Amino acid sequence: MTKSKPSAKHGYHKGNLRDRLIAAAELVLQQEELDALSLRRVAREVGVAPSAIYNHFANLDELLAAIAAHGYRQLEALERKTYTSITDRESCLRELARDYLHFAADNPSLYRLMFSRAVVGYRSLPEVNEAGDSTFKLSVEWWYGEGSYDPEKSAIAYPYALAVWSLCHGAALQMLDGMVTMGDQADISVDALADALMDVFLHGALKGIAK
Amino acid sequence: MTKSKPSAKHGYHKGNLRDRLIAAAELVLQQEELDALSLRRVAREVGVAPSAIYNHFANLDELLAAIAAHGYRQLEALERKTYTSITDRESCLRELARDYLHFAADNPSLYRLMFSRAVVGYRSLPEVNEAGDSTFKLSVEWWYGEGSYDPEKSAIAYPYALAVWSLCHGAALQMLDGMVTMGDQADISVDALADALMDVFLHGALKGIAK
DNA sequence: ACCCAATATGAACAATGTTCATATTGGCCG
DNA sequence: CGGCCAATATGAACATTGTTCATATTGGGT
Repeated sequence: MTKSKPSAKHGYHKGNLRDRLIAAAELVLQQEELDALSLRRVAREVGVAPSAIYNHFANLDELLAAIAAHGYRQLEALERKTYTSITDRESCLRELARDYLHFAADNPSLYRLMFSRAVVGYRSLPEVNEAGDSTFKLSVEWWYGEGSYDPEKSAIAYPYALAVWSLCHGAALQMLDGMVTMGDQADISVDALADALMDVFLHGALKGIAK
Repeated sequence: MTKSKPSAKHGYHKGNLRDRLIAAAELVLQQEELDALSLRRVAREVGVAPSAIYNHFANLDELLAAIAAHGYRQLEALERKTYTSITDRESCLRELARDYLHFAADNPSLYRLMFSRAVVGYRSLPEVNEAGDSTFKLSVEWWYGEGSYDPEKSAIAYPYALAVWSLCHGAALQMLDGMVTMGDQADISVDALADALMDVFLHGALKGIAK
């Protein structure tokens, strides 16, 4: 039979628990801080015993990794859409930065999880290895140009890719931590922040150094 | 009597426990990962009951904040030294970036703690508020120029300060997470990384965009 | 129709942060 | 010099966390 109705009452085999766990976790992340997410909390949310999770994930880190991987794919899809739709290189780069900061602003807890120590570094799931670098790979690819991979240009493009990505990541974290006040005005829109950063990034800071 | 010998045997009043707790915590951070640091671990390290800590800190977050504040002051001193010793603006900026990344590379766990959620955001200790922004304040001050604060230049300088700091912070995290491979070569020196980033930052990325 | 592998349970364990009643002690006031 | 109090340290307790394991249930394939 097709397992089309896994939502029945409460039994032992409740359908694919894996996806439901991830979905529940994402819901928690949307509404609360990252530290509200715990293995037992997710189990509670789904209405299942904590130990049941271990039938689908080796441990908590793997669950977190799976959630993060989903986040990476979302972000990557977002970026790729802009990447393929805007032809003007500079406009595209600016829009990519806006996309990135918007993603972080809209999903603060998820963003924090994606770059938490539990997910990054512990290369438990190959799924995360692939999805995790997606954004950065996209960035490198962007700088390489539309052509195929060229080792000659690689050494030139890589620093650019590393720099934008570091810039955006650092700015995203500062933004989430409420550290961006942009001088006097207490608040600043995400777009304005992205634009200001990209202005500096594109034109360089040498002019700002002029004594 | 002077309490010059607090190291005696084991008694109730063992000298100023506060400083010894912080020192012990810093030692743990120097040798292990951030998640190895716990309230009970620090108590164990000092040879004291866990609850004794609550005579000196309201809770774990305050202990972490105090440790982080110490780290902030170290970093700030490091930066200020370069800040005041190198007159050439561009050379100074490059050296500041190197200093920053070296601090992160030399104290990975402490650096992670300093920018962890437990420390940033929870503005429990005013000590952290002051020390925490020191590096960034220093950066803003640097861009303002040596003169006194000028609101007119503020709006111009702030984006630069925000950008360098975001860039360095993002790069530091990526470095600590082993995400910096600089193209083909697996490893790259901290100095080389800093220089590469500052090249892009100083001269701008527009030239890298040329199709 | 049966059986087994997959899945879910519940009780247990260690470790964590925190609280509280209790015990000790150093320094101050008489 | 003696006594007392506030500061400090203890140890036992509690709730919560991740994890393990023996046990129970069940759905799909032969």
